[in-house]
Amino acid sequence: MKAIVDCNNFYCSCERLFVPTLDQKPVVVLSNNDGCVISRSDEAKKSGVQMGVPFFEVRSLLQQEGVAWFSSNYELYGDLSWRVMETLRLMMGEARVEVYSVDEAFIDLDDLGTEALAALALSIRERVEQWTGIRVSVGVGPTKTLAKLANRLAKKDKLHTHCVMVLSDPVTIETALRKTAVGDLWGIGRRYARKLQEEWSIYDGWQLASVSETFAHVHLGGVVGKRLIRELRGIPSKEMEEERTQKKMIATTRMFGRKVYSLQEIKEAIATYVARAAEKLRRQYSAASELSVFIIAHEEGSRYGSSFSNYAVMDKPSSDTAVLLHKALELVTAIYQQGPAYKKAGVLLGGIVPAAARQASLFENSGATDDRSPLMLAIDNINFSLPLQSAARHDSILRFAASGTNRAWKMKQARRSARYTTRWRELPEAH
DNA sequence: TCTGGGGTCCTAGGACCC
DNA sequence: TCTGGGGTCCTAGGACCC
Repeated sequence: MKAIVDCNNFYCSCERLFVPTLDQKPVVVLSNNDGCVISRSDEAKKSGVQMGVPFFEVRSLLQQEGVAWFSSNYELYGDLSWRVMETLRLMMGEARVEVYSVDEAFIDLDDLGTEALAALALSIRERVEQWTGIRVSVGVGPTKTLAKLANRLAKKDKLHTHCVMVLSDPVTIETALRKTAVGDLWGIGRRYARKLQEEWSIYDGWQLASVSETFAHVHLGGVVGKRLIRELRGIPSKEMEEERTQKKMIATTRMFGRKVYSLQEIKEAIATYVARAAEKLRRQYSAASELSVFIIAHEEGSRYGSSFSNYAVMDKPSSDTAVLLHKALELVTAIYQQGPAYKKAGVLLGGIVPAAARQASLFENSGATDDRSPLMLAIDNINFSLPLQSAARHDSILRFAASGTNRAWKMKQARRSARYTTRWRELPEAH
């Protein structure tokens, strides 16, 4: 058996933790750039605020319903996430816990017997809430996919389930599958849901569980689809995974806070994103051998706009901000055209290898002393540890000059809460 | 006026190898 | 006349996830 522990309305719960007066009140958290709603408290859901809607469209509704809103504060969420995961690891043992996302973890219960599972799930929920203040839901099932389903049902009917549900016997599983639309299953996205309904009249989980593996292979993405229907039938086909420590791709992309026209400003933004991406790279002790940049121009009537991108392979893998920066600015200069209003830009690092085992370039001078890693380490330490002050507190203290000083293009973040748990200067005060 | 960001896995098809 | 079989690596693109 597997369990999945999932934090309830995670970002909203994090915000509420430090503003207790918002308990039981409607709260939403916005995406970067204060663009759209990405987390809603139960009360906000009841007020009719939809997931993913643009902020400007619901602004008056929020006001009218007295919904509190926050810009996103990823540093805070990241730290609280770590506390939740650490609680699970302490309770269940590190080896059983697979962190799946910022607010979810699978737990391997394979050798625990099935009698006491409900009690265990309940105790997990209680312990996490007691230790971290974050409420979670726990779903248990024979496979990851069925555990996800259990979790979903537990959340839908909190009063009755107390946020815990165990799907273990065939009858309960069938009932659960029958009342779940295909599109609500883990692994069925919008495209497949539509196809299943329109072309084959498959509407619920039980119907989907009855299709042949061949059908799944042909129509639902090959082995991925096959695994999915096996999971629905209770045959574990998505195993527990080792903790992934090394990412295979690292991206930093942002919308601008306003339209941007000049190459100068685009370059500042790209420089800032490169610095951020390189920081992520160094944190996992890696180096990147491929670098791509893109910029997106605003296009009347189109949500997405037209995009321009450029790509380079580095002479040798690097995690040096200066080296990556130089290349990135070259790339973006080559694709920039004067005229359009740009609204978004991004940097992607690929070809990621461990920094220690870097492949030296054929042309590298082996005696060269151009290793700036001590400098990078110093920069990272300063940026991470020093308290930030003044209005510019979202920024790093040490930056490369290429990232600019005015930075009018920066994303909007009108109401970001304090980083209560990770910055001394921003500790909550008790009066 | 204003619509996020960061990932993963899989497949098909071409180039190339012995 | 007869023209194999089994691989690997790479890339682009599609689908999904939170």
